[in-house]
Amino acid sequence: MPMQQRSIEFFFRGGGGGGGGAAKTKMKANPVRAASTDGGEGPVDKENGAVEQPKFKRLKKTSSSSQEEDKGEGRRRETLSLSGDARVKDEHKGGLTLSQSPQSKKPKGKKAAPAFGVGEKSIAAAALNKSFDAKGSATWKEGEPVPYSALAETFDKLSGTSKRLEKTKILTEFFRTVVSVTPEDLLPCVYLSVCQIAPSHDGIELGIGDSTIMKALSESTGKTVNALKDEMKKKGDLGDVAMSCRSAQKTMFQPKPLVARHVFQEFKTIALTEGGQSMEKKKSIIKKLLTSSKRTEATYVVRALQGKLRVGASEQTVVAALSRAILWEKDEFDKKSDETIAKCEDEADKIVKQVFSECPSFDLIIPALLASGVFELPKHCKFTVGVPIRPMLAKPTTGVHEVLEKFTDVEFTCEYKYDGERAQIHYQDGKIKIFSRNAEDNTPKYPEVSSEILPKSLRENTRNVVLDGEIVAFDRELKQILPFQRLQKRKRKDVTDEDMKKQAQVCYFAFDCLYYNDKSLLQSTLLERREALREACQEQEGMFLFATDKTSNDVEELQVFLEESIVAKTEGLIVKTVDSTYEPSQRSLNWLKLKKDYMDGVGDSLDLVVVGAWHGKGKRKGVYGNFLLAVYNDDDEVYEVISKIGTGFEEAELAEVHKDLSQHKIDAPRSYYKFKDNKNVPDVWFDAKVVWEVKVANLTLSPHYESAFGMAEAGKGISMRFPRYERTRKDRTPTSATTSTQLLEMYENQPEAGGRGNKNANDYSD
DNA sequence: TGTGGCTGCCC
DNA sequence: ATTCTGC
DNA sequence: GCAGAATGGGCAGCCACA
Repeated sequence: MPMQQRSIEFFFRGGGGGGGGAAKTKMKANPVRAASTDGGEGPVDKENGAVEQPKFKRLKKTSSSSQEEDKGEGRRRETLSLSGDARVKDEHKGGLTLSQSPQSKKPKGKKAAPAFGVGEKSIAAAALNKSFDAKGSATWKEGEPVPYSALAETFDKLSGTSKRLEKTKILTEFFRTVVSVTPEDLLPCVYLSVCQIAPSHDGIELGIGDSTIMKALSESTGKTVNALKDEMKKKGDLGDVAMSCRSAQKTMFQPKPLVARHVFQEFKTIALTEGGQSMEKKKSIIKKLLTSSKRTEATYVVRALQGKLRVGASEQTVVAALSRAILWEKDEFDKKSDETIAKCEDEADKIVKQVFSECPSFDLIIPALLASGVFELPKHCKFTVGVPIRPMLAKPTTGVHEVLEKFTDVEFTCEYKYDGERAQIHYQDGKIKIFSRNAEDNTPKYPEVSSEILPKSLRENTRNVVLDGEIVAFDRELKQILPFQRLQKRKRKDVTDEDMKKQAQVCYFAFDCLYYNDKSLLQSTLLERREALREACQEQEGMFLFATDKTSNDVEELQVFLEESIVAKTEGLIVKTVDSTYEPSQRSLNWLKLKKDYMDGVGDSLDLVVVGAWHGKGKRKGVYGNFLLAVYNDDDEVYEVISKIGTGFEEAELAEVHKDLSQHKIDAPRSYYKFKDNKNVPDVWFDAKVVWEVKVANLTLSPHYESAFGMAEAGKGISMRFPRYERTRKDRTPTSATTSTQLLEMYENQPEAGGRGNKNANDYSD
C-alpha cells in the first residue's frame, strides 16, 4: 500500500534529503518532516522569512565513557529507514556496553557472604528495629480501635522525610504497633494507607472526585466553591485546603474522635451508595467525616478520597512495611546479628511482594500474615485461576542501540506491541474471566471473547489456562487492525446482540501463558511459556492470533522488524529476554518497549503556541502545572487550541517557564483564540508569544478541541495522544508555529488514519 | 426525556 | 500513558 | 533502577437537573 510505505519512510527518514521541497500541495513548513530531517536546512518561515533552525542541532556525540547526559545536549538519535541506510551509532556502542550500571549485573546474592546485597544503612536500620517498643508506642489502649489520628500522625511523619529507608521505618513501626495492640485494625489501616477500599477486581468505586469533595467542603464550611478553588491555587492541595478550612472553623462541641476502622467503613458505604440522591448521601458522609476531623486528619481524609496520599509512600512501601511489621511481631527469626536481621527483612520483603503480585488482595494476604507470619504466606496465598496476577510491564527504550546495551550477552526476542487493551484471560471449568492491566474485571465488556473467540481457540486437551495478551479492535473482512479509539467506543456493560453488531469486532493477540493444565508457569522461561501457549491454543483467523515475533540480535533485522510493526499498525516492539520468568515483582528490566516516538529525531513533533496555564498541584505548587497549547490557523489568523500539556518539564524548566510566561499574562483570552467555551479554560491566559516543541505519539480526533476543526471530520478537531514538552523554541515566532493545515496533513499521514493519506502519496519524493 | 458534568479507567 | 527526581 | 508523583486524550456510565 503506497500510503503506508510513504508514511513509514516519512517517519524513519534518516539521512539528508531536505523535507521542505516535498510537498506540491499546501505543504509548507512541516515540523514533522523537519524533525525527522537530519541536518538539512528547514523550510522558510512564511511570516517573517526567517530560516528555521535545523532541529536537534544540540545533538552532540556523547563521550563513550560518560553516563550522564545533559538533557539539552546529550540525547542520541536513532536513524532508521526502509531502504537500509539504517546505521547504528556504532561510536556509542563500544563504550556504553562497558559502562553498564553495576546494578544490572549484580547477582541476587542469596548464598553470598553475609550482608552481601544488603546495604549498610539497612543493617543499621535493622539494629534499631530490635529496640522498638511496639506496644509502648501506641497512643491508644490495648484492644481498642486505632484512632485515625494515629494514621494521620504517621502520614505527617512520612511527609517529613524524603528518605525511603526512613519512610519504611516509620510505616513499619506504625504497623507493628497496630499488630501488637489492635491486630484486627491492620486491614483497614493498610487499606487507608494505600487509598483502596477493596481489591480492584472487586469493582467497587468511591465515585467521588475533586468536584464532589469541594461541594461537600463548601457545604460544611459555608465557603463558596469558587473561594475554595482560589485556595487551591495557593495551596496546591485539596487536603490542605480542607484542613485549613476546618481549623479556621470554630466548633461548638467536640465531635467524637475519628477511628480508622470507621473511616474505612464509611468509605465503603460511600462506594456502595448508588442511584438517585446518591451524591447527596455521599456528600453527607464526607461532611460528617470532615466535621469529626482534627488537625491533619482532614488532610488525609480528603486525600484518601482523592485516591492519593502524596506522602511519598505508596503501595510498594506499604507492602514492605507490612512484611516487616509481621516479621517483627509474628515471625520467629534469628535476631543475633544485625546483618542477619537485615537479610531477613530483605527476604521478607521479597516474599510478600512476590505473593502480593501473584495474589493482589489485602483481604486474603493480611489475615494469612496475621495468622501465620511471612514465611508461611506463600503456602496460603498463591496464584489462583480466577484471581488476576499483576501483569509484566515494559520500560521505554530510546532506540535499538539502547536495547542492545541493556541486553548485551543475553538472548532476547521481539514482539509487536499492539495498540489495544491488555487482557489477562483466565479459563477453568468452562468459565472465563477477562482482567485488565489494572486487574479490573473486563469480562462483561467482551462477551464474544468468552462465548466464541476463546472456545474456538482452546485446544481439546486444555483443561485450564491463563493467557496474557492484547485485545485489539479488528476488521475481520479487511483483516486489519483498527485504531485504539474504535476499541474505546465499545460498550462496557449490558452489551446486547444489537450492540455487538454495531461496535468494532476484536481480535485477541496472545503473547504469554501463565498457567496451563494445573501448572503455574510463572517461574518458567519465556520460551517455555510460549511453547505452552501454542500447546494450549490455536490461532483463529481474525479472532485469536499469536503476537508476531522475531528473534534476532542483528541490528538491521531489528530495524526492519520495527518498521514492519509500524506498517502493521502496531505501536512498535516489545523486547523480552528469552529466559526471563513471569514475575512482575522481580526484575522489571526484562521487558523493554521500543516505539518510534521514543527515539530522538524520529516521530512526530509539533511547534505549538502556549496560550494558557493552570496552577500546579503538589510538588508543582507555586508554578504552573500544565499548559494550554494552540496551533496557528494562517487562513483565519487565529490560534486554535489543540491540547493541554503537563509532562516533560524538568523542575528548573518549570520555574523558568513560570517566570517567562508570567510576563505575557493577559486578563482575558484574545478574540482570535478559538477554544470550547466552558471547557479548556485555563487559570491564566497568555499572549501568543512562546512556542514549544512538543513530542507526540499520535494525533486523535477530538470532540473537545478546536484545532483543524471540521477538517478531518465534521464537528471534530484534532488533538494529541501522549503529548510531552521537548524544548522551548526561542527561535520561533507564534505565527510560524505548526498550522492547522499542517496538522491536518499530519493526521492524514498517520498509518492508523487508514487510507486517507493516499491522496498525497505521490507527492513525496527525495 | 435529553444534556452536560463528573468519575473511573483505558491508553 | 510519559516524564522527572531523590534515594 | 526503583518508587513515587506530577501530568496528557478520550471513552462509557452514572447522576443531577432543566
